[in-house]
Amino acid sequence: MVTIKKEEEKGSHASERCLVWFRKGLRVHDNPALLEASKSAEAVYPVFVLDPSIDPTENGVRVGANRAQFLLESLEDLDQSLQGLGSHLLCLQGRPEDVLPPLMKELDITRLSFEFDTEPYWKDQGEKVAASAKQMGASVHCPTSHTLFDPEHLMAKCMMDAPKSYGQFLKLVAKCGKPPAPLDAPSSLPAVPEDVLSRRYRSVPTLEDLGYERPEEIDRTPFPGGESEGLRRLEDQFQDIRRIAMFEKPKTSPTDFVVPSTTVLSPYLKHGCVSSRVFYYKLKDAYKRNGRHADPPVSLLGQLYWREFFYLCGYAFPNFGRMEGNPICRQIPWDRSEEGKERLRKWANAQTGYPWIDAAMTQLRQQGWLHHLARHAVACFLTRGDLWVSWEEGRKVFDELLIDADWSLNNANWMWLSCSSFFYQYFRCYSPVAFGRKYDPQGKYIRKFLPVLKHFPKEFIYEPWKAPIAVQKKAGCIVGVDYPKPIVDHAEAVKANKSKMAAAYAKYKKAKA
DNA sequence: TGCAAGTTGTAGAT
DNA sequence: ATCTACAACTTGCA
Repeated sequence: MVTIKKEEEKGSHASERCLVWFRKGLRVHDNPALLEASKSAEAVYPVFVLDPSIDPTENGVRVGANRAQFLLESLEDLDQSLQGLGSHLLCLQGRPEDVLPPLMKELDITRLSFEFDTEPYWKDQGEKVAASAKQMGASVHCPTSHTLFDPEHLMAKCMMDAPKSYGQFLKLVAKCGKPPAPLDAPSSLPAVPEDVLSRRYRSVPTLEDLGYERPEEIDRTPFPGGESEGLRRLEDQFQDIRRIAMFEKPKTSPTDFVVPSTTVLSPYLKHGCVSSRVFYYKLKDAYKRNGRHADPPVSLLGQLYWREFFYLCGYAFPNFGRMEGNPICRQIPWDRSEEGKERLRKWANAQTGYPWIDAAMTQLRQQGWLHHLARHAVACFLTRGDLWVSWEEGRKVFDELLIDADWSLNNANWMWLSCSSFFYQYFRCYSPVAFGRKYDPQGKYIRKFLPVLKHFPKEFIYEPWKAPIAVQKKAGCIVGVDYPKPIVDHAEAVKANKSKMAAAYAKYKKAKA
């Protein structure tokens, strides 16, 4: 009987029954997968599949509560927007490759529409789901809309290997013209039929539903997820056209925490709450209106191109998420011993005894966000600078905690900071004392994130172990009791690690000669 | 083959 | 604030 009904429908309607599968791209604006469905289909089913581990990308870490919360808020907002257009978000739980094929059968889907993803895990997953759709006779539409350009288009313009430096990448981009113009949101969507809605609609789960404890106020990110919030933030940032146009990344400060000195659009770009193409065209417009503007690599457009560059690298180079088998990553004998693991644990838990490092790691855990230069400082410290722990381990911790954790960018930046790829001046090390002090001589940032140290005078706040015992007593914090002693002697560690880097690099020189 | 440049170092001198 | 030494990497281009 069901079969007969299907035949009747197929006979009477030429149009499609389309499942729009959301992964990143959690927005209704500039969403080609959604827009196309809205134009051609008699039925549109917007679906998100919440994997139990939220981000099961290769390292299998369960993501932190802030990151999970950001995703759930984005889904909530997406559901609201879809309802505003007359539809609903069907939020399922499980693995997409398990959950979607039966759903597509149940809904008699003729077309599957989803955003293309460049990252290996999601690319494979997309291919699996697309294959099952095709097997049941449905067509598949898989547009690129997360990055400015289609990575295949970029590769075709390369004429050889993918670029390994930013300069080369800029040359490549110069050959590509402008990215596709952003699309409007659909004006309306067909309603999800009542029977499907009653069978399949659940409101987006809460953190507690997923087995998380809701973080205390202090551990909750101040950046809420969602397209509405992302677009609001974008508009807000563009109020000051001059600042946007003249933005130079190295001139921003890692210790500004009341109002961050950068835009904090990264979590919204990562989840696709804000389209990178919308950002691109707004930047171009701001540059035009202001007359003068900064340029890549330091400008805001330059930041967007860094993202694009690293996404292309993650797409083009195999095993981009690890050291072994990664053709652009130097093989460095990091300390993988139990002692190294203990140092990693102390780093991740803000127990290194270097206040600037521990304050940054605390901000990361509490807010799920860090200024780029603070990321540099802690990454250099963990790897080639002080602790000699593999960048892969640091990457995992960032993956767990950052609300903007972005596979391609995260791997690329960790390789950069550990001098494993892209950047090779290993003798330039960030000081865990001097670098923070340069931006914040009073130590306000440390006082904010490490309140145990807040009564230390500014002379000692970056190096509390140097304070005379009387000063420690007066500050109410004894180093070694209330706050750890330094995990390593920075001067010694840096010296030893630089020669280890020299030795690791020497092998490449020999290989080349 | 040689030289300049590379998104964002530090410490110390001027 | 701007300079230089530090000890010296790689990539890209002439």
